This record gives sequence, structure tokens and C-alpha cells, in this order.
Amino acid sequence: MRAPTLVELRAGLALAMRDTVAALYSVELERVVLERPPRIALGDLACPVAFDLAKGLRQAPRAIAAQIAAALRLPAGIREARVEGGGYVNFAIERGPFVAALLEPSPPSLPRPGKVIVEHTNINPNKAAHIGHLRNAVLGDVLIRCLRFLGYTVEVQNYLDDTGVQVADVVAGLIHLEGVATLEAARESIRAARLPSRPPEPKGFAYICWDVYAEVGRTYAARPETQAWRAEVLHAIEQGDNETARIAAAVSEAVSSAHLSTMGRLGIAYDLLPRESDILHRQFWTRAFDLLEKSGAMALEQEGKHAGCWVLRLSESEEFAGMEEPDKILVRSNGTVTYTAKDIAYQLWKFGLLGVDFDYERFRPDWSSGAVEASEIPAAVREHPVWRTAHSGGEPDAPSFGRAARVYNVIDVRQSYPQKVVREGLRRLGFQAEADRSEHFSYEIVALSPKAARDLSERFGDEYRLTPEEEKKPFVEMSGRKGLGVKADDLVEMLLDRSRREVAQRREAETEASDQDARAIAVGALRYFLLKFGRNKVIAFDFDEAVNFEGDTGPYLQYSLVRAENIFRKLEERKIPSEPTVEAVAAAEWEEDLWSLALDAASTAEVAERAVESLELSTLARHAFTLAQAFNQFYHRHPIANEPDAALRNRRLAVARIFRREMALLLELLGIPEPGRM
RNA sequence: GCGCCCGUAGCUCAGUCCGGAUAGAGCGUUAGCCUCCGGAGCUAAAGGUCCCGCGUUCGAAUCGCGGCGGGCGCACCA
Repeated sequence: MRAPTLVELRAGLALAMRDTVAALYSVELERVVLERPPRIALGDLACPVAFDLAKGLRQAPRAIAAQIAAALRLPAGIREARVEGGGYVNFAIERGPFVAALLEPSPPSLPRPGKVIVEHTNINPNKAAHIGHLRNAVLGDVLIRCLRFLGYTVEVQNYLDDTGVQVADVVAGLIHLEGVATLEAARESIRAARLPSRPPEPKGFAYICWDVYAEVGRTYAARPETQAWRAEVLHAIEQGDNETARIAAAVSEAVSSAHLSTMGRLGIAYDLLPRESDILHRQFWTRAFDLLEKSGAMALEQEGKHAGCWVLRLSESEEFAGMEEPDKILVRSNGTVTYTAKDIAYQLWKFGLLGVDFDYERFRPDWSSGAVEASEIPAAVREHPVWRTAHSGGEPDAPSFGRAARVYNVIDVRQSYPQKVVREGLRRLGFQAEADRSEHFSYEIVALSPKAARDLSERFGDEYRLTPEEEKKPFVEMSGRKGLGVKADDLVEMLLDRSRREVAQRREAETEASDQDARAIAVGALRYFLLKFGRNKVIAFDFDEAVNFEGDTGPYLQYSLVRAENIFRKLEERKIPSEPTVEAVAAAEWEEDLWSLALDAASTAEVAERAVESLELSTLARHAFTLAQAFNQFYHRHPIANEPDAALRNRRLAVARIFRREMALLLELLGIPEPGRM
């Protein structure tokens, strides 16, 4: 019989604890805490329950712990319960059988019912992506990887606001500042990645838009009368069937294609691109409006400063209590609809509650955007079908989208208020369960460290000079409007330069394989950097820190795995058996350090579960790092190929195998590619 | 003003949900380690009023209250 897994051991111990405490003291434990002791010598799992009981029972914790340890019926797989410290009950696992079971491939997670939708990235398709967008996409992508690993069916959506103010502003700039006023001219600019008045931009059309957007912002500030351009363009887009609308469509399609390439090179793929224009054309809002009006959740304001607006009344809601003006306007007095209103309609659709659907068509991105070469996109991303909502027709063989059981919206903390409004909207419509399963995956922004901001403003000149207030701040927020920010592809480029240099130092010749490895390292470094911080932490971006490959970094994790692979390669070369003998593993006495590494490696599923539960993905990154650290020590102290003692070699082999498999899995979950050599 | 987040080593951060064992990493600094499964590594040293105060507790970085410093949000913007 297979030895219990760590998860099963914990469950068994919790149960036994509950029973024992109930029998001894007639106390029902609410929960049983089982933690890892600070040192492995103290045991494998520790329960501090005696401390909690001490007061009520008027006995010393140590005495209680002793009684519990003596009375406890040990579940299968646990060798011993003993008292440690001031009153911990510590448990020792049956080491041999546990390690032997770890050598078997772990069974896949059981499928869990109900589709999960994760919405992430959501970059306005009007300029190149920056590193803040990268944090969003990487968090969303790792959440998806973890959910799938845990057995969920996941649908990935990347919402495109193709009719919003930001696209309108760039289109206004192209028309009025750059003389790109026809669809033909716009297509030519996109194709050639240049504007008539400027030299070609090697990094592609999205980079051009970055500059145009900033230029428009400056023009609006300098000549306020030009702000009328925005309203004109927005109106034209809304009307449709005119040159301006066609330019806008071409721009947003080209830029979003560039975004897919930028994310694609990092291993990030999407299932569906819902477009705001389709939400409008399909009259999603009209449908949502009916629901909201009928339910009484929304009312037409007759007087006061909101007179003439349709308002979601939030004054009675506890969550919004204490706010000066809690009510949220959904339809303005001029009849136009706010973004939040559209978001409520979209959220209803995600749960299949709206009663209307989109049409869908395949979207085939142009994987080379100028900043990215198609060859950089991993096959898994290139071959993954991407669908988008269709303006008309649609394809009959499209899969079914929406109708989720749970929805995660990955979006930064500044959107907490509108996200709360969206959820409250569902609740007011009576969809309490769906509201409870609408999760705002909130995280802090990526800002620029003062040093990074200075570097940028020096590089790009006076237009980006920091204001005196900004100089004093601990970090500077990036601003697409001002053009101040680190573009995602520029950072990847810097990382690639660095990793190529490092690889070149270690190789005889540049080959296809060495370049692939350099890419893997650059991607690994970037993804890990964005994941290692807690989600509530502002990342004050620093160039040196981001391109570091030593210590607490992605390449450190990759290196540990490559080293494990090297062990097995070397064994094959020397014709030494590389497959551990399971019976010997099960029967062996396990020394602390080898055992400790095996135990650490066994907790992937637990850690992933906790990461998803708390939406704190940094715990997964941290776990991978501590595991890599433990392995690097092991690697140093416990040679395998040169170990003459067959029994000892067998134990080390077992640990190395287990590590290799679990670290590969962890990197997969983190989306960090595995280089062949380092 | 109200709400949310952050404050731990020179710097960047874990640990706070669920109070417990000597508060841990990485970078940087200093001193070591390649005839070895390749040093993107390993070993060691130095480095701490856990922002402050009060409270709860046998016990507080962790919980509560009150401050201080910083960030963000509270649009007929998104």
C-alpha cells in the first residue's frame, strides 16, 4: 500500500488530534494548526494545541502535550508523537515509505466542477505594454497555471477596450498631429512601423503609439482647445462606418496583436479576447439596464446633483458605509453609459446571467510585432487557439465561452472601488452566489524607483523631466499619458542582452540551443522578479535589481534544476544506475538533511493550494526558492556519481529524482522555462 | 475628512491570515571554497529600539486601541 501524502498525513493528524482532545478534555477544537518546526531535529510537523488548552484546563502546556501524545492514536504513516519545547506535540513521519511513495509519479488532481474565468492583462490597445502590465499578466498567468494544476477548468480572457478614451486619443494624434487621416495611411504606418514625419521605429507600431499618445497629452495641455479632438473621435467611433472608426479599429488591432506577442514571448496565452465594441453592438448594456431597473437596484435620480442620472444606490450597503457620496452613476444625464455600467453587464455575461451572447471568430495574431520575433514565441503559445468576439457572423465551430462558476478579475488595487461596485451590482440583482464568487485579484502597482525615473528622464530628455514633487517621492508612478515608463519589451531586451553575455562566457560557440537557453533565462528572471513580491507591495522598479541573476532570482531556480539534470546526465555517461531501488529507499534509515529535502519537495500541492486560496502567489515563488537553496546545499555536500557506498548513493539518488520532478513542476507553475544548460 | 495598503538588518523583502521554539532570506560588505555531478554555486562573519505608545496574554513582529511617516482610493474618467 502506498504511504499517505503530506496532505493526507495532515488530514489524518488533524482528525486524530480532534478525537483525542475531545476524549481527554471534552473540548471541540475549531481548527488544528500543524506547522513545520524550526529545525527538522524537532520533528516533521508540530501542533501547538496544548498552549491554547492550557488556560482553560489550568494545567501546564507541557503536561497537556504529554497527555495528548500518550493518548493519541497515530494515523498511518506517522511513526511517533512526542513533546518538544514548551508544550508542542511534534510528529515524526515514517521516512522510508514516505520517500518511496514520492518516487512514484503523483496522481493528477481530480477534476473540479465548474468553469473558472480569469480575466487579466486588459491593456488599452493604444500603446506598447509597460512593466506594470507585465505584473498583471504574470500574476494572472500563474493563477491560471495553479488553478489548472489543482484540477479546475479555466478560461482566460483578455478584455480589449477598443472604443475608449485612450484609443481615441492616439487616433486623434495620428490624424491631427501626424497627418495619418485615412485608413490607407494608417495601414501603411502600421505595416512600415513609421509615421510620415518620422524615421522608422524598429520596435514596431505600438512603440510609435507610445510616443504619439504622450505627444497628444502634451498638446492637450498646451492647447486646451485641441481637447475637442477626443470627443470628435469618440463620437465617430460610436457612430461607426466612417474613416476615423476604421482607423481606430486598425490601430487597436495592430497594438493588441503586439501585446499578444509581448506576452507570448513570456509564455502567456489567452483563450478569448472580448471587445468593448461588441459589448456595445450587442447591446449588453440595454439588457443589463432592464435587469437593474426591474429589480429596483438602479433608479433615475430626480433631483440633487445627480438629477437625470441612473444611479446604483449604495448608501444602504454596509460595504460602502461612511462614504460621502456612495451612490454610483451608471448612466450619465446625457444618456451615455459609464465604464462601470458596462463592466456590470460584462460580469453578468461571464456568469451566463445576461441572457445574450457574443459571436466568436478565430484571431490569428501577427506574432512579430517589431519588438518581438515570431521565433521567440514558444510553440505552446503559438499553437494555442485565440478567439475574439466578432462584430458580425462569427464561426459556427466556436467553443462555448462564459457561463463560469467563479470569476477572477486581475486588476490593480486602484480599481478596488469600481470592482466593489460591480460585485454589489450582481448582489442587488439577487445573484448573491455569483457576487460571492466574483473575486477581485488586487495587487499593487509597479512604480519607478527614484533612480530608475532619473535614468529614464536623462535618457529621453526634457519632456520626461520629473517635477520637484516627483523628485521628493519614494517612487514615481508610471504614466502612459506622460510617456514615462519602462516598456515591457525594452526590459526583456535588457535581460536578453545580459543572459546572452552570461551564456557566451560559458559556451564554446553560439548555437540555436544556446540562444534558446539565453531566452529561457531572461524570461525566468523577469517572471520571478514580478512574482517574488507580495501582491500588496508596490514594486519600486530598479534596473539593477531586475536584471540580477544571482541569489533570490529566477536563474537561481533554473540553475538548481539544470544541476539536477546534470547529475543524471553524468550517471548515464558513466553507466552508473540512475534509477533508485524503491525497496531499499523504503527500508532505509533516513538522515536528517536528505530527509528534510525530500519533505520540502513534497509540499508542492499544498503550497499551490494555499497560494490560490490567498491569491498570494509570492508564496509559491518563495517555496521554489527555498527548495532550490536546500538542493544547492545538498548538491555540494552529497555527491552522487562519485559516491562509492551503493546504499548511500541510492538514497541521494532518490532525493535528487524527487527534487528534479517537483522543481520542474514548480517552474511550470511559475511559467519559468527550463534551460537545457546554464 | 472617510476607507484600504505599506513601515522588520545599509538596501530590497519573507514572516502578520491562524500569537509560541534562537526574528529569516537575497543584495551589498568582509573572509574563505573550483584536480570534484560546471562557481548563475557553496561556507562563514559582521549587521535588528520588528515605526512609536498603551492594552490583551503565561507569551506580541503577529491581536486590539491611539498616534507617526509614506502610498493609493473616495468622478456624470477609465
